Amino acid sequence: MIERPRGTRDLDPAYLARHSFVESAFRRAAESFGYRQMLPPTFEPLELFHAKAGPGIEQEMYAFKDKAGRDLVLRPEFTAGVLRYYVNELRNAPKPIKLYSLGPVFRYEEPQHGRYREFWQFNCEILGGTPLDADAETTALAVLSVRAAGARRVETRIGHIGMLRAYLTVPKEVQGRILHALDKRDFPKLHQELDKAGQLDAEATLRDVIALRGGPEILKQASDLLGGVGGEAFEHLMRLSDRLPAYGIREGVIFDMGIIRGLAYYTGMVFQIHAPTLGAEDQIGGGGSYALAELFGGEPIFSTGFAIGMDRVVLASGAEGVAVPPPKLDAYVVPIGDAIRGKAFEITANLRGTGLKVDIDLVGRGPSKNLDYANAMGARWAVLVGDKELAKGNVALRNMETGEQREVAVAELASVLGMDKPLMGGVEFH
RNA sequence: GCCGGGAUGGGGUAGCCUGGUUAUCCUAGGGGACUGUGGAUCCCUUGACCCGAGUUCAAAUCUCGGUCCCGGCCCCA
Repeated sequence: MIERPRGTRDLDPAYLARHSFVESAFRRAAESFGYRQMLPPTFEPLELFHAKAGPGIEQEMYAFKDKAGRDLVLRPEFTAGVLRYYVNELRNAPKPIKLYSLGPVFRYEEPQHGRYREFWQFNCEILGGTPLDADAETTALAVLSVRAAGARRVETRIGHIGMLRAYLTVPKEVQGRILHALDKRDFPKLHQELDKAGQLDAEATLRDVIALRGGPEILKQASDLLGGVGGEAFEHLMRLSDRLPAYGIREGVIFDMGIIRGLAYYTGMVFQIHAPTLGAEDQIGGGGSYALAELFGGEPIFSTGFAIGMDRVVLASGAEGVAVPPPKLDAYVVPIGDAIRGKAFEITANLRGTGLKVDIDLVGRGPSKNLDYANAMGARWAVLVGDKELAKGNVALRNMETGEQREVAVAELASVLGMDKPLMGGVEFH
């Protein structure tokens, strides 16, 4: 027996029912915001992620050489590929450019709850907007997307990395190490780095600032702590806070000055979305504004984006009991007797043509075993086709839930079956 | 990379501590009685000790290594 590679899954019909629901919710959300779909290749030059990734991150990629000796990597995320595409192909496109991507990405990490080596991401980027409008649009879309997918009990934590960058007037590399230590709450390391940079007097302030978490009032507190440095950042978040209700977002958002996402290319607003129902691995997505285009040889352009882990959203939406349309048959056709099999297939074809999900006996079983099979497949109706009824232009229609059976004219079959088709499960958008 | 708990037919399980008949039970799959109403019933049948070493007269059971799964740590673009 051949086993699956570690960290991979076989996505079964039951899982995919929910996964597809989440996927279409994401697509609808992004497209309702005017985003267009873009899909970079599944593998890219290693160099692309080398340019972007921080230290240690390379260890967690699926890197390999192809037959010509090129260094390649299975995409660990979408943003780099999308930005490469922008720099190569889209520099002269009308701004802003709004792109979304959805598909599997790959990371060589230890699997645990809700985390796999192949997993699905939903990714959105706005390139070339004005900061407030683009940041608000991005944040709003992220929140509305996960809500639409059925994860409604989520918390969005918004921070701003620009204020700390402004406060730490040290070389970029040193700054990066300090921010990383802050992000990890690694205070011994923080002390050490500040000491080396001759900035020890900032230590208490930094620790106090990143502990701030709450409503818009903490923005003022943070600003005071930093002695007015980074005032634009707080002003920005304040206006963002005022803007979100216009999108229908009035709760589940807090400000958290400890959200740092210690990666070198984040420049401004940053946020994370958490689902408390998920346990230890509760982050379902995050994003922020960043400067990447110049790393790939383009002009600087204001960029904001986010990525959401679809598998976590699938879990969260399941944990909240959101109903999804079950992958069930509308009808199963049971031919009774060889003579009418052709007619039964014809009836099946007509029903399929109306958009119903219809299957028919393919092994020549008797009525009893066929009803058994229809039951196992979760068919809502059994259509029993026999010559006795056919002589009158009818078939026997059996409700598989109640067991009631009656005769229906072949000509009316499609409309009768279509009538009680259950509504698509789902959640309203706001 | 690290720590803990696991792995028995397709699914769910008993047996393991205390080694010893043909590995338990439920469910599922295939065939038949049986081509007109039986979502049955009855009969037949398929099908498992994760892999590899070791201990032993004898290993599902004990020991070691590996693989994979489930949690957690590190990490999480």
